[in-house]
Amino acid sequence: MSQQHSSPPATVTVFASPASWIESDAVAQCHQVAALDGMTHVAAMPDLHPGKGAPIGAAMASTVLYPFLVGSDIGCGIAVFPVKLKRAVPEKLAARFPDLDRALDPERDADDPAWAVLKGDVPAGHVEGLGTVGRGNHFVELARIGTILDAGHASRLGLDAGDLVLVVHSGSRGLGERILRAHTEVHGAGPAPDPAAYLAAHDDAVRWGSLNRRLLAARVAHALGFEPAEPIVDQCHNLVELRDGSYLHRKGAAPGDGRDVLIAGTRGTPSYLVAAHAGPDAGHSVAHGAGRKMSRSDALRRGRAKHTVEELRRTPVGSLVVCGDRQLLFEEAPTAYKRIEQVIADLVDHALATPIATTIPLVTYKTPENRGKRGRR
DNA sequence: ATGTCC
Repeated sequence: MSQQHSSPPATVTVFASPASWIESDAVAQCHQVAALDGMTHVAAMPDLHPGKGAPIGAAMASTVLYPFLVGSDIGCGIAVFPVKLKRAVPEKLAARFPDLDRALDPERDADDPAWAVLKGDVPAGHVEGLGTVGRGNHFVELARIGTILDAGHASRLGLDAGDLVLVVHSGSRGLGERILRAHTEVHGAGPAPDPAAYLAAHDDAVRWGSLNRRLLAARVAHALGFEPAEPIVDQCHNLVELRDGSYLHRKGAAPGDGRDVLIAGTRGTPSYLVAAHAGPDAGHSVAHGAGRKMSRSDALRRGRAKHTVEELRRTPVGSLVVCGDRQLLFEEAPTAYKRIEQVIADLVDHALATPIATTIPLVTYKTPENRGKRGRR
């Protein structure tokens, strides 16, 4: 690929210890991005892994806006909601999760109580797929607060050890995909010629993603019998923001400037709620999760030899995984991801974040049971 | 990641 450079290559900083496994392909992708016209800095998080064209787990600053650096799931993020339930028996609750592959239809489902979280209009008027979780690494998880690591901060968030929370990881479904495709069809991996126009569509997708997480939480709340509530945290890890006169693209990197972030572990290990305090070298960002250690195809191949479906559905922490798609179950096996403890340790060592508490999965919902990967409806 | 390529 030939490229005219009007600026020197950007700096690349990887925020990971030598003990952390970072795929060389992913670092190479960071340097490819750094060589793009206008790039000023690339900050790679400890959960860095190769993506399609651009690395996942990075904050990338540039004088020009590159839509492909955000990717198709614009607005994807993780929200945490408080849950008040008297008893939480995983087997019973797993059976009560609603079908989150089935979209909420404004007309057919007009009287669904989940709509109460909708204030105003649906962003971009995009009602397709509303209230659905999606696939890949997305999930809705009922979890218990495990270890409190910062008592003062946890208390300010209203959290005690043993409390229940709902963790929702989902994005903008077809809307973000449509926005990137509209750009790519004309400009490929080139910059947005009209950044304001892209940003207007992008901002709709970010709002849509956040609304979707609230709708998902409300659907689950009504099905499981607890009161829907405002999220304790809700951070989007695929977005671009105008900051200090340049475009800060985040792809699998959460805003880390004075905000609380849930950094997802895996479907079978704890996650970490952290107070993020990342500076400009880190692209004002922190990691968004454990990060893949294996490609999906490797995870499927190696997982089939290593795991039974039963041990992936009942995890080492005693949680249940609701996932009628066996292939997805293997692709998302905890062993396909890096150790979340190492990711968190790297953030702490680089003074990017301070852990507040862990969340321990009870029930992780991926996709309905008793349905093939090509489920109908 | 995705109403994606059957």
